[in-house]
Amino acid sequence: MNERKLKILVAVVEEYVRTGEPVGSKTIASLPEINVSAATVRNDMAMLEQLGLLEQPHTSAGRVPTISGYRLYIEKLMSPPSLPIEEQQRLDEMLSRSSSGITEELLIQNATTALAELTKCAAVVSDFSPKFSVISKVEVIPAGKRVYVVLLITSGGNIKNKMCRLEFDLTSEQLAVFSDYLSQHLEGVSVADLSEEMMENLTAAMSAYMMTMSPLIRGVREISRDLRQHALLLSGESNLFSCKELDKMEVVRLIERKDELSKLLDDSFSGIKVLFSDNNFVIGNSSLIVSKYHKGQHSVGSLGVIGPMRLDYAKVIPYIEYVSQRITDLISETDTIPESQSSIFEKDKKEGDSHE
Amino acid sequence: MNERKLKILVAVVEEYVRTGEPVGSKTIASLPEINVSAATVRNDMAMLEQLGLLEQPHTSAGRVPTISGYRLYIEKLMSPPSLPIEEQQRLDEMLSRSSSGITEELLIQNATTALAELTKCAAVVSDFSPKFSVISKVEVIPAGKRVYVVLLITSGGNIKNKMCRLEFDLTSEQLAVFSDYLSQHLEGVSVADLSEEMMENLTAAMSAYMMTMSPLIRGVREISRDLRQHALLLSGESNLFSCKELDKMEVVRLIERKDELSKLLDDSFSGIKVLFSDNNFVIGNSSLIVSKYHKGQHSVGSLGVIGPMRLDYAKVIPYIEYVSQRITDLISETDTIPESQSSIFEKDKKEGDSHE
DNA sequence: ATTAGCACTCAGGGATAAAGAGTGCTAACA
DNA sequence: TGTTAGCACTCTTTATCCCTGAGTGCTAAT
Repeated sequence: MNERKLKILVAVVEEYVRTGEPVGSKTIASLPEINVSAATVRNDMAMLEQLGLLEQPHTSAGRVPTISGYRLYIEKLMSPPSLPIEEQQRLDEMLSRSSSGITEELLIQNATTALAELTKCAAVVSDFSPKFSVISKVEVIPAGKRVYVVLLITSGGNIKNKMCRLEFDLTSEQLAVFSDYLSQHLEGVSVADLSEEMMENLTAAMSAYMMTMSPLIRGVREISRDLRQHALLLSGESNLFSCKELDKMEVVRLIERKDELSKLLDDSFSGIKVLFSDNNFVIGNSSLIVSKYHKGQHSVGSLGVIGPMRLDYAKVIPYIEYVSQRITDLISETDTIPESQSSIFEKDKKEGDSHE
Repeated sequence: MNERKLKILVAVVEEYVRTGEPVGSKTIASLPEINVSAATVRNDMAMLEQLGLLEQPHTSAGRVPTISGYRLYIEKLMSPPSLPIEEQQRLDEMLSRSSSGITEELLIQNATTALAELTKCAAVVSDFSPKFSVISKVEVIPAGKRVYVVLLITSGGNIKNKMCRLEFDLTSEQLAVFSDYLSQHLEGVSVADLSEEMMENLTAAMSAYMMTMSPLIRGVREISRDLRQHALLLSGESNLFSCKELDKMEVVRLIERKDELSKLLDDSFSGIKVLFSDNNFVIGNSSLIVSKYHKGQHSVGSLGVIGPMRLDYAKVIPYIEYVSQRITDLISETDTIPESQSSIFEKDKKEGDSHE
């Protein structure tokens, strides 16, 4: 496997990514970095085809990279990914964009839209960071006759609420008992540790007031379920429709069944992972590039991009790397202890200032 | 304009809706309700074409209804819409479906998904009912060091919250003052009456603590803005992709810019309104059918369906009429005074039981 | 007023042919 | 031995032609 052949592979990949047309020997030979004739290129390409790195859509067409071709290119050949500082700043600004203070939730959301916009692909984020945060506050608030709101706040800045309608009004004593129980038993507990068992205990503890309270308990149970299941955000889906190599129907299917993505995103892995449509992925001719982000030691989510297989990886991968790194930085400063949680905001403010 | 011609127009519309193919004179003549020969039908169809009610995609094809053709059919000719009781019950059940108690918000949401599912179109609801409800509760909840949550609950069951990060912690006195002020000045106020002026007053009243409190005040201001702007729900978008007569790109554009729908939906009108792509609407070959729903005297939202122009109006319109009527009934029972707000729930429960 | 008959029009679907792009192979060359 | 020029060959793409069938409009007869 010689030097020149690899150079030709790189040229084919990049040319194909650029034009979308199968690329022929003549085109390659005319590139400045290739100093041999078309015939030689042809010989080498035939070789690369035998190795399964290139293929021809039909006999008399140029070559197109195969999945293995892309893999080799991405892993070994392409110029090492890096993101120019201006782009970094632009991204920073997009990430921290928000009307009021930034929360983790908002951060994640900004990340999806930013990735989608910059890469012109669909961006996806699977966030299970709430699982790793701690319940910092539980409140039960009367909100009208026989109406109560259960409110639960986590250290990560998630706020969940549920309105519950009761058959009878609670006495202030009942309210206090319930409220206290929740505070004592839930506050400080990690969301990951919320268990059905705790809910059973709650039910048992309140058994005396069961008649009146069951909607409230159901509310708490639902909220805790909501918290434990991770959010899956998808954005920029429409970019996929402008992609002629992707099947529209398959794209629709993907959008309808986002949840199928979860499996792929939640796999444990490290660094950047690139999936192709070969065995794993839903849409033909597409690729999924994901990276985990972390909070302290834990990997708490993955984020990435779905696009056509014919994608400018050298450009897209740095974006993903940078965003995942940046999110890791930002949310890791927030300890899981609520006390220090304003640090995201402060960090963010400082950085924001320095950019202007 | 004779009787028979209208009958032929009806037949063309219904046949075209059924098959999607331009319909010819022979097909029409063979229908049991038409007792004349194909030649006669041809003459009549030529007439109808001159009147602008039918048109031919090309010279040697059958006829297709024009927009005016559809209009006439819908307004004057089609069999008067009505919904069989089983369907009514099915809809009732879909509307009241919820894990815990039903709120107006949930009701609206159920309405969109139900309409989308039953009509196999995209369903859209523009809800500005929050504007017509009353703020029933405002709370400021400490949620960690220098972190507070502003919580606002309306009589309609909307709950909004915002997390605010402060530069300093509030003293319990400051918290009490702020909290009391909000309760006294906002609770009982109709959302429609929330004004920038009130926010200015709030700012003025808190001027002593401005340094610390400004994020909180900003939070309140944002929440009140959120409440006043209506929600636009879209559901079943994917149904539009399966529609071969609609352009996928246009559908994508619609989904990306939902807000453009607002203008169309928020126009004041009464009864059922059917818009076609002629002058008003975004997508080619599509139609938008909407109806207002009310809360007491006020019209508080519109709901409807977006589908291909080739749509079984006689089937879809009754769904929309029924849903808008039903929603009107359900939310009108809820007075704008929080005291009586559980009535939706009770009504709902009763009805739910009687169906089973 | 209705109908049967007929000539006419036009989209859709092969079939065929020419054009163009790219290959593989062979033979010549450094 | 690696590289190159030349050439025949393959195969897609595009255009063209032709045929078929569906449906029409018109005319003349009922």
